[in-house]
Amino acid sequence: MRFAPNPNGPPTLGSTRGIVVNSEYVKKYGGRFIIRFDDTDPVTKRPMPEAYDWYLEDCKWLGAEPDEVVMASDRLPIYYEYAEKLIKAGHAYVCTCTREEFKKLKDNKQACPHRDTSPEHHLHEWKRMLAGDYEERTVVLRIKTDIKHKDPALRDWGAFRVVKTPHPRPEVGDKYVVWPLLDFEGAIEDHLLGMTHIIRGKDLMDSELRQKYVYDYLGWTYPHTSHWGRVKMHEFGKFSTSGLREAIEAGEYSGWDDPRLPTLRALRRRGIRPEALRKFFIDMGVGETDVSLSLDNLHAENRKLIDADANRYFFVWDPVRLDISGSQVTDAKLPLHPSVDRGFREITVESSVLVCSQDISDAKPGDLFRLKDLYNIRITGEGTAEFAGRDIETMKKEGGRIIHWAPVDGIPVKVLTPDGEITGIGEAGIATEVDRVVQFERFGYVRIDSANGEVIAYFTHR
RNA sequence: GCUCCGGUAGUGUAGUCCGGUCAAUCAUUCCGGCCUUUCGAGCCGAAAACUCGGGUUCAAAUCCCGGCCGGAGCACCA
Repeated sequence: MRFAPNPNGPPTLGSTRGIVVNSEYVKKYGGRFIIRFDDTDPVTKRPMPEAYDWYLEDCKWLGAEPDEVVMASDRLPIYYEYAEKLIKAGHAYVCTCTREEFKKLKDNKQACPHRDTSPEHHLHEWKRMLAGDYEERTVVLRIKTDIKHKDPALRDWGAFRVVKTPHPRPEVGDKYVVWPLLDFEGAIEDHLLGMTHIIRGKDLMDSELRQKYVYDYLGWTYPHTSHWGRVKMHEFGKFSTSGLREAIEAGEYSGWDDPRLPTLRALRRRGIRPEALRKFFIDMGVGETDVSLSLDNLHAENRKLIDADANRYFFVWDPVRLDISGSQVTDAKLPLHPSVDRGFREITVESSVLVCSQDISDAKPGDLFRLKDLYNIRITGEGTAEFAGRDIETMKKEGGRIIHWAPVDGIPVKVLTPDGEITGIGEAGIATEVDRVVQFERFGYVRIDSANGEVIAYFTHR
């Protein structure tokens, strides 16, 4: 099995399906999992040098360490060798039609003037291509199929073109001016890498039909293939790697791990576990139907994984101060988890706390509240309240609400969510949880990203 | 325009290859109830589907034909 990305950006939720499904088959049935970088386009989908490592990192994170890593851009001489073989056998030809001319002929099932000249001539032209005698967009090496094939997608397809822009990898640079197209490069590689099975998106369905011509010419057997449909997430619109890149460069996003983005780096920073992603995509299966689903499913899986390990803390957004009369200094002892024994956190409360303004905005004097794990209070006026006992049962009888709170000397917290930033005050203990996922009670799960004076948290999900 | 795929509850998914065991699986969402000093979880319950029309057959989600709907390919992108 293989996963064959073009590293022109970091892995996204879309790439994850390829990584998870292919690696899962290997885990289940044995075999080898190969990552092949299809980085054969130095211009239109120009690879990012950093992204190669990003893919490897993210694969490792997802529990999909490859048995082998291959870069197509290292292997151009191999592709040239097979091209030459095909030219000599009369299965490929150098075509100097313009794109428009060729399309017109092809659509009318007509061969172009170059198709039927001798292999010797094409071999000569091919050498000239390699030597750089041709400019970009003036020439292409085509594989002969059946120019009268009823499916226009299969008629004599392009295998190599001239690209004079250097490749972004310094090891490659301007070494080559003739680059293979995906169908050719993939065809050769899948055979050479010993691929027995291919699972990929159904946009590549016709590739199989095109590549089979090459396999037939070379006497190879095509791997078993299956294809999955398109995935659309309700939460993310249409996104392309190049589109994201532009938006990031324009400053619309803070970077490739902006919490609004569907990149793996962003999901990881938000505290999504790799196991949740694996389960999510394995449960999705490999059907050919297009699916459109909500991140809720992923979040549900993630919640099951993180809940028992996530310590609870109070975070008060849009805080307002409440001065409480009649209370004594109290050392509150609060469990770090409601059902798992994870110990306690302690907060000393003198005579004021912070609460969310929305919790008391409608409160009238006389209304009873329970400050969770502390004591009861009764509202007496704007920003003031009085102590109303410690017994929760009496409060329950009266039907008061339980709200959370924060100490007045808590630390500032900023939560980055897909919908924007939320700021407030949290208890000091949060600062000890850097790089862990915790739950802000009555708010949701967050991953504590940093705590230098101010805590920066990335919202995970509710 | 030509060509290729697909269509099972709100959303995914199993079953389709090899027709009966399907009065259709599982998960999730929504809605009730229990439990709970947050949220969630847990437990109980409820609702919810074979795209349509023909055909073959004793028997069709399953096989065949047609319609409708959706997606993809027809690049000197991957």
